[in-house]
Amino acid sequence: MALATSGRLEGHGVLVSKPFYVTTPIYYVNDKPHIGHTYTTVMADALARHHRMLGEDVYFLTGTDEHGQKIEKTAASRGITPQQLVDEVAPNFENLWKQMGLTVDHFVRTTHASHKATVQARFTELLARGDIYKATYKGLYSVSDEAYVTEIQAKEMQAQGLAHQLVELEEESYFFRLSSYENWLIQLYEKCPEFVQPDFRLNEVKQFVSPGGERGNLQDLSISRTSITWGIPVPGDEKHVVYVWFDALLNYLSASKQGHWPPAVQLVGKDILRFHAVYWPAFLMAIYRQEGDDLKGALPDRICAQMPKTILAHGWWLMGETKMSKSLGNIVRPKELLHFGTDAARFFLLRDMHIGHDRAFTFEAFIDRLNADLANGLGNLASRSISMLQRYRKGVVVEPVQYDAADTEVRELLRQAAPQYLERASRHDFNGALDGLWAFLRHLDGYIVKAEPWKLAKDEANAQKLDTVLAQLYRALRLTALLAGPVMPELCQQLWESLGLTGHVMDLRFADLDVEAPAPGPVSDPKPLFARIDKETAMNEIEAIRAEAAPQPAAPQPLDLPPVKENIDYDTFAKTDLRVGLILEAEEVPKSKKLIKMKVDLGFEQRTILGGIKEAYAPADLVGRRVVVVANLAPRAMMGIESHGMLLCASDNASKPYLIAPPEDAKPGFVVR
RNA sequence: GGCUGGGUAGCUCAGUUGGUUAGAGCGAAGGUCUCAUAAUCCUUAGGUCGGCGGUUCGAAUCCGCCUCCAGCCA
Repeated sequence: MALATSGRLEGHGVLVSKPFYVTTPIYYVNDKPHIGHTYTTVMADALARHHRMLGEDVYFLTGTDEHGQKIEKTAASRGITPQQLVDEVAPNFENLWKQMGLTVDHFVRTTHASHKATVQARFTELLARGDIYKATYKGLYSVSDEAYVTEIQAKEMQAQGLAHQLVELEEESYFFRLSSYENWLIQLYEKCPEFVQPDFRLNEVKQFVSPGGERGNLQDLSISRTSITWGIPVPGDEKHVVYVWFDALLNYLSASKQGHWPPAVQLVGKDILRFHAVYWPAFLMAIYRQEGDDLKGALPDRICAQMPKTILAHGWWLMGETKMSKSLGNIVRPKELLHFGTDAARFFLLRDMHIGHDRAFTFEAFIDRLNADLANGLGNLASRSISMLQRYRKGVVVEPVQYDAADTEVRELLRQAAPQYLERASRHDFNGALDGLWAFLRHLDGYIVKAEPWKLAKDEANAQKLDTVLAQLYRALRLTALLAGPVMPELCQQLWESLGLTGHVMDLRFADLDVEAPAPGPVSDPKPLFARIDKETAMNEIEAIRAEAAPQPAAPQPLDLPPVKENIDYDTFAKTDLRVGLILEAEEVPKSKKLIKMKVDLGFEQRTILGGIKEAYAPADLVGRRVVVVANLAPRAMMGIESHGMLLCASDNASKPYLIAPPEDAKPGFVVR
């Protein structure tokens, strides 16, 4: 019976397979899909397929996060409603996953009525029992981040010349009593160390929840806003909308499927781990706790059972040394990634990324990997094996009757391949699983060369040895098609059919695997599995695709302007002494990401001034420029260097700073008024 | 600044509880076979295992200091 090893018998002897609920984060609907989204979702798809082949009852959820101020603003700038905007762009993601053939079971949107109903119901519940309360929140708010910032962050931003993005705000807000769940959270991490993977991420989470230092413990979490209108209204107090995390995280609950709770694996980028490993379980604890549960006492098993089994935090694909960023335009679009086929992209992403770590992406590495492992490796091995079967045995796989030392070694490797692969995959380690499987494939190429089937075929006396070699190659390819099926569904299906096998690989179960099962029929004609890529040609093609896409970012972006500050009288303004300056020297400040140190001539004196403009200007381009300087700004030290004065720049919240430039004939020292 | 994890062949990385000549893949060079996708296979590359000091019969592997990098610090 196919499901015998993975199912369990319930009540009346009905076989129920084990549920497997896997999620990706919901993607911010306004973003354009790139390699990061693709990686996460492909990983989830491979896990989903893998667990289906383990015989489990899989539910694979992904979706979009559709609320927030940015949506509101973008929609306003285009003169449409936020709902129209999200309806327009949400398919960007959904269609990509469909185009890639991902086996998503449900695509959740936070603007769905059922999601909103869940959020409101839970909000009301938690409010009633005191896990949510109303209070006043006061602090510095970063407009571009749409978040309050800490004092430390505020200082950093000021030092980087981003003070204009900060606004002092005081507003009424609903708070989630996160502080109450510290004890239970710590117990969760202790009891279930696999709750966060990889393990070094768990340490970060623990340290955050219980730093043991002077910072004190968890603080309550603001979960509503009055400054935003595009969101889920707080029931009964509709000038508030539910703020991002209480809205977004609950998608996993609102879109969950009957019988599949709790999630088995939740994939997240390392940047949002904290929200998933701290806030999310705390929300669930609040939702699932009952009267009489002691928050100071032991975490009840009943609660534990409602927690996601694993939050799997993966690293980022980097472009060269730096993080991909939309503003730098150095992102890898799906179209480029899928240029060599969906399965090639899937294989590369899962084979090359060490789960949890960052990885630099280059098209060279991408092509090298495909050529080495898919063309020269698996593709060529399949081609030569099938070709020999046809040439020497008319496609028929003869059952081996004898094994010499080399044959026995391969037979043993063949026996170990599946358990090793499955064990690694069960730890979500496709990188390791594929690495091990491909090491075996390499061994087979050596096995062929040593056995020299082309010589064996010339003498009938060696017929049995030849049969053994050919049969083992056949078995290895059949096994590979099965094991790697979840990673490369199409290629493995093609290989499966080349081996003369029928049915769909995806419909098979690992449990049914019999490595040495006889071949049901002769092999088919070998079709090239994966054509070798000519690097130079391919790089040109990629360049062309990128160039095609390049004009897109140049399309006018909506401005992200901060609100106008309150009025001041003339005398207040007149206190500011603005002068024309001439930049004489400029150099980068070591270790600083933003600062440039400049020597500026103000006519009456020369000064050292630091500016947070490294992202926008190279030092060499600054020398000789005329700038406007706040001449009477009190000196202050940054990065150990005293800066006397400030350069005026123009920008909105999203753009880089543009230096204000006086005309060429303005003399250093001229007063700006 | 605090905490954590790292710095191993050109590149990406393995290196179990310290022990004979420090490994793999890719890339590069030379050679070989011919079943195969100009593929495969074999050999080679002479890497102060970040630096200094210590423990030890013996350390990439333990300890200390230094240095550089990354991550987390709501």
